[in-house]
Amino acid sequence: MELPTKYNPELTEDKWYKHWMEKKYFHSEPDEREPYTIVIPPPNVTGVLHMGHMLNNTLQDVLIRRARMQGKNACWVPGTDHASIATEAKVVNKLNSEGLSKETLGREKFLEHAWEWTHKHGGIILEQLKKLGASCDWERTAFTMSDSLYDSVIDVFIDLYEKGLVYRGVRMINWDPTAKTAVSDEEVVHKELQSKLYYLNYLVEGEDDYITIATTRPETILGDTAVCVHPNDERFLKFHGKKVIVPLVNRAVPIICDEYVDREFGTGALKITPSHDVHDYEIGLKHKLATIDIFNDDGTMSENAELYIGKDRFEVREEILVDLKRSGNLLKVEDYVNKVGFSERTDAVIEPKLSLQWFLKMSEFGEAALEVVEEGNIKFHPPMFKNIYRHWMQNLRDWNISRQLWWGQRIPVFYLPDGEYVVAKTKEEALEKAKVKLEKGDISLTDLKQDEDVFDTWFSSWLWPISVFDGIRNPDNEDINYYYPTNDLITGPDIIFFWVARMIMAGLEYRNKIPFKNVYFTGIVRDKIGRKMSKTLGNSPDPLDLINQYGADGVRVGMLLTAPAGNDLPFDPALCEQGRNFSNKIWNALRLVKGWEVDIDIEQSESNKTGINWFRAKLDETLSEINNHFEKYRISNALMLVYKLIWDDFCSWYLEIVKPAYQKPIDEATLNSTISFFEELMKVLHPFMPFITEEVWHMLSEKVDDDIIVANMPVAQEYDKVVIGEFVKAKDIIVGIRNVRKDKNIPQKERIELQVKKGELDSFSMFPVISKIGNLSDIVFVDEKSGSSLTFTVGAHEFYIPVDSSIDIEAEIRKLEEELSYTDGFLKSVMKKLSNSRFVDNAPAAVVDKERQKQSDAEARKSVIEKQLADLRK
RNA sequence: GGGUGAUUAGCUCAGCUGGUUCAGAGCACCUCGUUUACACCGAGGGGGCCGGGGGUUCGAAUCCCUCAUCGCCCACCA
Repeated sequence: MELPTKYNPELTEDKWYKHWMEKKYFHSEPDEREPYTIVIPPPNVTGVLHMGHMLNNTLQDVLIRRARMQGKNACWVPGTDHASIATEAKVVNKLNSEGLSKETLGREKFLEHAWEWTHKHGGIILEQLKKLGASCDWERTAFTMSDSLYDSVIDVFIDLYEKGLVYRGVRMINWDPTAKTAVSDEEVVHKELQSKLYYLNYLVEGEDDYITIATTRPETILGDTAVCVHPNDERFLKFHGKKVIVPLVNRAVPIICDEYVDREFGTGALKITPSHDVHDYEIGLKHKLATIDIFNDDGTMSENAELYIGKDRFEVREEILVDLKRSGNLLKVEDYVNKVGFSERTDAVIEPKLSLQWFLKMSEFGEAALEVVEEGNIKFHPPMFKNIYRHWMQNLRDWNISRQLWWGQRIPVFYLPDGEYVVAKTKEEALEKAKVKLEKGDISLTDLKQDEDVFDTWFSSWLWPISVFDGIRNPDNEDINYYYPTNDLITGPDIIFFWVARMIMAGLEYRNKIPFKNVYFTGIVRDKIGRKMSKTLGNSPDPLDLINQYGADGVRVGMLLTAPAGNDLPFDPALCEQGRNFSNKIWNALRLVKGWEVDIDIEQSESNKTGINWFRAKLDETLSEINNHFEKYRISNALMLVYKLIWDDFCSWYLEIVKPAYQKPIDEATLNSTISFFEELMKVLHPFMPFITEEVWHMLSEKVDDDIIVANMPVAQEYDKVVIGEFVKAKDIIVGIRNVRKDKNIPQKERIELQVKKGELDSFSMFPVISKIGNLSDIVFVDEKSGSSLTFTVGAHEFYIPVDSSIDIEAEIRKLEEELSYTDGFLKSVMKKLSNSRFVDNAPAAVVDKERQKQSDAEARKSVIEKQLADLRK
């Protein structure tokens, strides 16, 4: 059978993925084995795969496949998030483009469209994950809006309400005028902006005097209900108790005093707009000021503003400046840098706004959720994220969980005609509760009106590790008892508060157990020049294109190679190229081995035996190092070890040792060992590169249908450390031989003789290997160098290679002199240390001994070189 | 403004409790090579006063202080 010279992923990837699915390798049911569970961070249902997902899911797949091969009952639960605000925005856009609107359609119809959209675009991302090789248990695919998960959210809200942990109230919240909904504090991103500070004159009522205030938002003066100064500010003492006239609207508002005001900033006088500023709101409450909400939900001016009604707030900022200037109230304008909150989802400038919303009391959750992380029951990788987590946990603010949207779990609160409300799972239940509440019970279903709002998306995702196993509604079911707590969570640090922290809270509240044992925070995937990859910048490569180009295995390797936990990953397609090249290297090793003919009559050579002994030890050594890396979640280091084990140790050394001469057969024992090494390597690599390893593993030897590569992961055994040390020396000797060949232009084909000076190497086991790789005609032990030969030294040991051609004595001398001066310098530094009595007295004995050993080695080497030099100079 | 992490080869990073894993890895680069698995390859090779400055120590990339630059998180001085 002739194999192509290049590995072609297209011919294998879909084939094996289909095979895995048919064999149900990824499906898990509870059994007597140890479970190993990961729940996927659910991507937005209508999202498409981006590089961040690639990184994230590759890591999860590596962990889950490794656990599966280690004999654990591995279960990776996939699914999607309904992404309330993001999806609703998309559906609204689509409707608008068709000349429809949310309002005209009404809730029912709108939801039909939303579901239609979800069914049409939903789940694409999960199909894309299959291309990557993700070994999710697809039979368990979950969705936050499925009946079961929807119900779980409702149940949890009702429960929290009954525990007194949720409340409804008017608070200053973050309003997104584009999405026309409240958003939580975490959904606001602050950006630094170059803006202006405007100084405005307010006429003092009944006087010919002004108070000047400074503001960045002149349009909000229409909502001013006071001007505030510091009580001790002498400049304003004369105005205490008086009123000022708000420009343009000519409203008289009081001058109040509060120590909140910073006398140094601006003019020392602060305009107060209680409806549109958090601090102003608090001052307003304290001084019992009126509130005037001057904005509509879409950010245009409301009737309350009196002027510019219906115009957008930013348009009004321009206009009002013109008007203020005309009226003589605009004193001056300064450049000013400040931070402005933007909506994470829509990028609209957030409008602080007083609004009636539902809140979850967070203070009840913080302590326990912090403790499990502080005590290490949940470990963060890298641990630095503990600090960030702690800070947030210690400064918890109540969570605004209601959204003025339709796509999501509708809040199960029913309002009675008198404004009272009941919380109930269904309208029918609500009616019963309402009857009790009203005592007489003179009320019917039609009198009840359900809350129009839905829950924050994160109010459903915080239950994810529980709700995917239906552990909210059926807290004692087999799945949840078996799979929960999950093992590892792989996610980005950007959602540590949104999601990670809240899952921990929900886990403790509803299972009384942590939701996962480890959290691995990935880095953020950036482009080559360090920018975050984003759709708007267009700097994100399409993952599927990359897979087509380099193969899924190649892309996985590319993602993993330079992605230590928590570090940003500057993505460069060259990394995928490296992954693809690695695939090809493996493929060609397969071609080599497949091409060998066996002759059962051949004895196994000494060099083969030695090579096999060495590689067995090297493999076990590496396996134990890989374990070590996995324990510390150093996935990229683990991969690098496998990479080097295969490329360098197996291909460059082992295969070269056992490779038979051209068109010569190989002995049976060596072939068997080689195939079994190769198969073992494929298993070790399988979690990282599932497709090619499966393909190669199957081609290496006859497999019956039930043989699967996932059957077991090689376990590190005790290994022979001596043989590993000897091989290192053998490599040095081979490099010495190669250098001589190169210097003297002796082709690799030409066999040469190696003379070894008698002494410490008399029982060295590696000579057969050296002979094979060095293509030596003979190895002879000699007492002295004789005739025309070149010398090289390894450590303090001399080797001679007889050559026909004349030797460039001068060049040899120069080389030796360089070596001598290096050795000499090294020796001097060691001597210096050893002659320092404070070093000898204070340093541990082992360290001093090591230095003495260095000294004697260097002295031996020095004398060898000196002797060679003397010989040459004769 | 408050925290927090970094700064080691051209790039991305290792370097655990101070002393042979002490200056490393991968990629990139340079030279040579079309040798019968692989040019998506092989064999060699160059390259860093471990951000600057102090200190502790017999000994510092590693501990302490300080400065500089960068990053991240939190915080709405209008």
